[in-house]
Amino acid sequence: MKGQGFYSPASLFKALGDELRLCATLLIHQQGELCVCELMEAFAAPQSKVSRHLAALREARVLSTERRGQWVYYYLDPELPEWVIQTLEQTRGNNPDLLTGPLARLQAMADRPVASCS
Amino acid sequence: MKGQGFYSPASLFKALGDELRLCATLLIHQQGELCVCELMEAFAAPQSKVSRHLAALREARVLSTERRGQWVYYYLDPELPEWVIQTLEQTRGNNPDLLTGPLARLQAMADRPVASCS
DNA sequence: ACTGCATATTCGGATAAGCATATATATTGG
DNA sequence: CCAATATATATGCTTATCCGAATATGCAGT
Repeated sequence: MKGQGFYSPASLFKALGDELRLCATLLIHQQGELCVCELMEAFAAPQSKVSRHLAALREARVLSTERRGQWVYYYLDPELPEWVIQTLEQTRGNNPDLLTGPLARLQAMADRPVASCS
Repeated sequence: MKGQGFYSPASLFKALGDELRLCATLLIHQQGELCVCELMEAFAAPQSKVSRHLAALREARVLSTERRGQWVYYYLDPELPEWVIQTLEQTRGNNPDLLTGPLARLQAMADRPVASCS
């Protein structure tokens, strides 16, 4: 449908122009990678909502996915331009409150999928 | 109506998530200030379209305005957080092509209003 | 068959464009 | 100075398109 998916700065900002999408991106960047069920928990949001917003971020080439076992992990697209990553880091650094709630819920989550050993 | 007008990062990104709004913001930042008719020329866009997008940027507290004589000048909101300005500068620095067309049309504009009041 | 995730559908609300009009200021003629 | 007009910008209205939420369903991996 929309299959163009090229990196225009405006479309990148548009993809980040939603609180759930922005915070999910920041949290994923901070954590390295997260699967959908972890993000559901972190944002206390229903699965379809999380999944749809993640799909939008993947369409915008902000995130990539990788399936491992029964989980699909989301992480920053490795092709993401450096200036975008710096923008994300500045956004997070200057708005630490954005992640406090989600991070707390994520860490309080029981039965987190395997990725975090030790 | 929408009168909240608070600086949430997501709403800032949303305001910049449109090519005309983003480029107008970058051009205004580069030039210091511009009036609506200069932006119409730079972006080859009808007046009502430009005016509405500028209103959206003002609502999002990205821009401020000042009327001087018959012209209304738009410039970056002085309260804009520093990290947002840095983001704008990185965006412009890493995407110089965004402004080449608009800048050329702006400079080719005849009868540009004089920015000096007095 | 069950779990984790994606997506189709429906629908209501937001957003955008275009046109016409309203408002504010400047200018010109009487 | 006042009226008439022109210029610069804002805004109401209509219509079209997009977007988000919710629910339900499909599908891959175990």
